Amino acid sequence: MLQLHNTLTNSKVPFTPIEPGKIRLYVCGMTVYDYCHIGHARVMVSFDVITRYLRHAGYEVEYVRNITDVDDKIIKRAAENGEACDQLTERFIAAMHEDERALNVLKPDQEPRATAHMEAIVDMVQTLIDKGFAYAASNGDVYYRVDKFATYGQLTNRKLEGMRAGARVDVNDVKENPFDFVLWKAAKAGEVSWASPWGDGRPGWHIECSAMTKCCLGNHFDIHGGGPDLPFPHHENEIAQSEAANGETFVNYWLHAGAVRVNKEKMSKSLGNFFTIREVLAKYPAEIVRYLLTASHYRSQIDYAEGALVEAQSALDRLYTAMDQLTLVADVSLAGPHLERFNAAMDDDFNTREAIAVLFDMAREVNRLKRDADAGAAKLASQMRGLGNILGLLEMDPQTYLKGQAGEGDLSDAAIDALVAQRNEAKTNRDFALSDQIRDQLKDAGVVLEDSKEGARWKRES
RNA sequence: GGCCGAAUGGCAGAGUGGCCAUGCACCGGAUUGCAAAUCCGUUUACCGCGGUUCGACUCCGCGUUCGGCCUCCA
Repeated sequence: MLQLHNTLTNSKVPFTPIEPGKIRLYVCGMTVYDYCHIGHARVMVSFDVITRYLRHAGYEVEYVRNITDVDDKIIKRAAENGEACDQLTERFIAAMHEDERALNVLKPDQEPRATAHMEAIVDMVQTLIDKGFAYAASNGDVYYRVDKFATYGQLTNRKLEGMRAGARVDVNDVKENPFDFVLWKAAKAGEVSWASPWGDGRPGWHIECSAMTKCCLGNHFDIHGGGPDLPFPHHENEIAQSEAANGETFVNYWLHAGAVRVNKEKMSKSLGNFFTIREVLAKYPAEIVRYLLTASHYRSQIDYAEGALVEAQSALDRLYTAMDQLTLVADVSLAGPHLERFNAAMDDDFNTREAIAVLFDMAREVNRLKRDADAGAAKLASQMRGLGNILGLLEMDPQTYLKGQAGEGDLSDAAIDALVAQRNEAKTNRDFALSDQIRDQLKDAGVVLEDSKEGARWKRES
């Protein structure tokens, strides 16, 4: 029985799909004006794991993640660069796709772009005006009338009266209520714009998602996800827009990922502790980053620090070492007590940490079987890999993983093999002084040796 | 100020009303020419104060501390 934490009720609840066996899932994607950072990576990986697991559990999942490709920041950045908006966004969309592939994040089934849904957006704004939930202001903007939507604040348990006191919103005299938010922004001279009944302009951020969810998934769908900073106001506003315009329940379950901090501080550009995915991937193999993000529960806050990556690497090394030197079979049945534990963990609001603990228990068992030269080792290791694959992990060949990539200035595989051969000869001659000298030399070069009956193996340590 | 979440062993991080989390690190043993890897074993814990209970880290209340959101933000 799948249970998940619903932000709407702020509790863990049993999951029931609208249509048996099918799940329609929408996740708020990126605004593409810069490279994705480690916080984006968390959302990508979290919902990738969730989607993979739901499919493993037998659901047919329609996964939609949008791209916001028109927005103030994009316009500003493009102007600074002296390039066209679409040129800028194409560049960063391509970069985002590269980052995703590196992190082994599967492509969403649909990746709608705001600029490709202008008609739907304008239609929805018009509907909201027609129904009295929106109004065109004197400056050409169109605003949502929050006072008209009785349950505004339901997702984050806020009341408009309570918020007025410490409001940090712009005082803007064209709005009826300071919390009214913009649906359509009148264009300033020279900005990209689209024609509308209220004049040339562009959509507000919130309406894009309401329009795209409607296009891709319909008025009412199962799960809506996003990052930790989206419940208010973004998702609150989506609910207000979609339910007012469509006249029916918008979403059954709201899932939100936890925040990523950096060295115990909030990640922000002003603190200069902002890490892009590509910066991290330049220093660490992508699977280690994915492991780090998967080894914590998706809702928990995590701290990104160098030490955490080093530890993630040690942990992942252990799993790959267990699989090493075995002939793994691809089509092994996963059925058994480990799968049951794994599924039970994942059914409990996607408890990946507990699921990974199952993998480590399997690794210990595999190592025992290997020690006893038991033929069951390969089968169990294959099952372990199969479970890891459900999380998008353990997809590499163990030797390829352990040997790693030669970085700049590192010894090549061939050079290492030559030294290892030289050492083997020294060992055979019981020339341990030379043998140890070569081993030390390799260690200094970041290569660790492991002797075994079958000969010496090596791996790179970053 | 409002809403929400968290406080677990050296670190990271799950979980449960009474019994092993798991990983990293540490210590002892096995194995090894010595290592590495691996196995076996030991040690270290549940923020404070009340309450419920035969029994609470686990439930309830209060307090303290920390964090997220309340403005664009994953």
